[in-house]
Amino acid sequence: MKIYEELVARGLIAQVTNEEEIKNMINEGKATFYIGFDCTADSLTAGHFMALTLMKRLQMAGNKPIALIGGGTTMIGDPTGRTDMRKMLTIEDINHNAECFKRQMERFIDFGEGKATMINNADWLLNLNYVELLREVGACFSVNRMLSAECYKQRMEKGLSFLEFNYMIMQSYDFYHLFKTYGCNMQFGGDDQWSNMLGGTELIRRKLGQDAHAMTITLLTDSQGKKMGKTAGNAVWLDPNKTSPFEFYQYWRNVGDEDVLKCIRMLTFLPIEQINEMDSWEGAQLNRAKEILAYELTQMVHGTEEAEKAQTMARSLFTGGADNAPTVELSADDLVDGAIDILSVLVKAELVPSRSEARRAVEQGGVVVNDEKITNLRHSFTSDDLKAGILVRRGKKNFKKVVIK
RNA sequence: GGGGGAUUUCCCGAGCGGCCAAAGGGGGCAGACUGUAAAUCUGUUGUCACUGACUUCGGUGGUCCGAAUCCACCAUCCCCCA
Repeated sequence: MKIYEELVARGLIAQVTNEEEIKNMINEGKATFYIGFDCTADSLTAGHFMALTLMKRLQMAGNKPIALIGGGTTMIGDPTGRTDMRKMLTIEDINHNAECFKRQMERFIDFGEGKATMINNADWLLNLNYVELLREVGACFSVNRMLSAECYKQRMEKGLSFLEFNYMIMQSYDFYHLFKTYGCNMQFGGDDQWSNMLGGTELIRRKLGQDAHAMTITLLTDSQGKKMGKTAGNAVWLDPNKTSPFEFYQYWRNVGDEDVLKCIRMLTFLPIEQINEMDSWEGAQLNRAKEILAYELTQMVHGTEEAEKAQTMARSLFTGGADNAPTVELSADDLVDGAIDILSVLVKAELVPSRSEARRAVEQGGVVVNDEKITNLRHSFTSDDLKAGILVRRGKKNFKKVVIK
């Protein structure tokens, strides 16, 4: 199976400008393509991860990827899919974020000579001259056309600043620039980027009279149509300091039944045939599929060792003892008269953010210590209890081992 | 430049000068049921020394015994006209 057919089989392709040409180009490893990443935070997210896997798949098929860090475009802020304006980031923040992105990508994509390039659009966007740019590319865009683009439509009601309105032009200019200087003939991106990407192909056609291509990746959404890779509004980060490998593992371990296979197909590198076999799995058997998904992804992002650790920890926790629980050390100062009450323990172990929540958790029967439910708010532990170490759980999925130094 | 409207707790959104820590919904958390899923049901959702106290309703001052609610100024956003 060739790469294009594989991408189709995995359900990764959403829209393409010219299927035949793109198919031939990437199947023969002739594409030089780019994917842009705006650095709005100091870590990549699970959302970016899919773009990275795509980059890797195409690279393995002999195509040449360009990872474009959006140091320049981030100064503008993409209004796509947003109902309000983004917070403006300072140039220092952007540079810092760009550095973080770079480090994370290098772990994943081979940037060895001739294999892939990483560049930052700040290099050319920040020095553009306003009037020159207007004359050079501004003349090629029709405001009427732009306004009818899906990505702006949503904003027409709430308001759209001129700054953000220009985002499409900046992204189009990127493609134009990369086409000219790096021979980049294709752009990939999330499906929500479609109009921005078409802006680029059109600019290239108008300015240079040549064809460039664009292809979008299906957005990873769950069965309810919500974007995946978020928990309670927070992103699932690739940075282990922001989302621990265990949390990362748990996120995928807990995806809904309907979404497991889709995730495995789109995100992992398991052979298609193997995935197709799992298609017939149902009911509790899907739990096994979730474990595979979680393990595979954790391994790719955090390495085999961390993946093993996360898996062992998860298994032991949910099937009884939990020797691998994260440990919290208390010092003698934390004790009052040689003892410490349950509420303090919960707070100290960071299982809850405040004593009020600790109280609630206990009152609602959500706190278990060493397999024993704690119902007394004043329950306390002596230093002898703590010397042996106690396993404290809040709810089903949060647990810490607490010991005293 | 002129006129009008808005700003409430994580989000949306109600809020009569005292009965407002503030309706309702969403989300979150906990419990039941399960398969570490979904759906459903129940409870909960500012903080603390928790049957009480303290701090919140864009910001700063003011009126009043008492203000999220009234007044003044400031900030930000939206709409209409030019």
